[in-house]
Amino acid sequence: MSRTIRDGAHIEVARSAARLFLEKGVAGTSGDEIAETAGISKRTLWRYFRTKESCIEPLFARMSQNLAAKLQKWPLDMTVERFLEINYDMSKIDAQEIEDSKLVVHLIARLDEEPALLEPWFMSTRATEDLMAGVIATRLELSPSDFEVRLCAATVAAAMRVIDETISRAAVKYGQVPTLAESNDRLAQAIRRASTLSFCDPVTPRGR
Amino acid sequence: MSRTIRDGAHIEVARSAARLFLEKGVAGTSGDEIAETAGISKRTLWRYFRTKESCIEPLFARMSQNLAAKLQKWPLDMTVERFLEINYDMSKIDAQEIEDSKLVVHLIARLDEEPALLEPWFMSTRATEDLMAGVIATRLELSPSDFEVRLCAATVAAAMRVIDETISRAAVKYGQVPTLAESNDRLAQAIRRASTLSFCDPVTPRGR
DNA sequence: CACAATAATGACACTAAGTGCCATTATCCG
DNA sequence: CGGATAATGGCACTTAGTGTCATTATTGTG
Repeated sequence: MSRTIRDGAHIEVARSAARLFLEKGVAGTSGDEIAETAGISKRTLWRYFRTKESCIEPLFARMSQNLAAKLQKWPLDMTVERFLEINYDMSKIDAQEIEDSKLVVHLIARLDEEPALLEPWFMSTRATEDLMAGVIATRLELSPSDFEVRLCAATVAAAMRVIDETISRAAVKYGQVPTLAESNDRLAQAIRRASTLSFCDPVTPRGR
Repeated sequence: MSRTIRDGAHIEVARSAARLFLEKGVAGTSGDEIAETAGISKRTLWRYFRTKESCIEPLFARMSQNLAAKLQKWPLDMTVERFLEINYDMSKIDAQEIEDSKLVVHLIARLDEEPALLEPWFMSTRATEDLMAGVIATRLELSPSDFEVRLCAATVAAAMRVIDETISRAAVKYGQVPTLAESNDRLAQAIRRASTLSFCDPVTPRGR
């Protein structure tokens, strides 16, 4: 593993860190421990990550990237509701991904008791915001740095965050695991209501 | 200064920290330096704040608190636009507060080059979110922990954050300082468009 | 005013997070 | 194979942050 194949190594470490954080708390987990559990040296750990907390970021990032991969295929002539419906059904095939999702859900559910997890979570929301800016810009033929686009991306990302937090907490703390259809509904509805620009409905390329 | 009068001490330290961060960068500023500049011992500094970065939080908190103080006086039968209009005009009298605002604006404008400032800034947004949840809950006679209220608070807080970032950056980096009326307009408009519940218009107490 | 109770601070030693530096090892490409 | 380069590990070192205890300031009460 070297040259450029380091990408896989990072998320491995993130899984170790997440399990340790969930089991013993962030404060109760040392950097040395994370390194040891992940099978790398201390020095390499600190080359991979700037802080102990940021070790779990690749897990959040993976969720963002999954979302991004899907959203890039969102046809211009389709509503959010329909898009989420047909997309979330078929895609979850990878066992590893399910395992990662579980870790993420548990991490999010602990945000209250573990304020140290807030920073990586907010960083992830920020990434989602950038991502949504790209999607919105594409659909409406605007620039991703346009003020209106940024505003809309921020409100939508915030709504998605609240949905994630609500569902994760309900699942972990009260055992209320929603069906895929229910989650999709909630997410789509929240996104639609949160948007300050109408990118959720079919858009017609204005050019040519 | 003791017993419970510590509140003033914290923001004094925050001002010192902010100036140092702006002058030499976060990485270039040590905890010892902050303590020395603020005239307190290292040990007391770490009792006041958990991390170096969080030293500036009281400055952000002060802005939130100002806003809170105003919003609590928002009459039920008034629109946001009108409320912001009559409120932001008269209130800015304190010289210290103006000085603090300047520091905050400069800090926000540096978010791109100083990612270490993101955490306290996000924490502040989180505080604003809680604050708005309270305001919205009051106006609509709902619980601040109600899902719909949380969602709306999150989108509104996100919009306010984008406005703050946009205005601060424009002011510091491009010298575009808007008038109070312009800022108010932008803020009110963003809040209104971001809200998923209609708390911006006059609400009628439903009881009795 | 004096005195007890308690909160705030400082001094100092200590743990752990994170970096700099250099030697070693793995990988890629010709 | 062999040289260039990227990744890693080991170790010393800096600095962020904590635990402990003695000292000082503050408040309330008789």
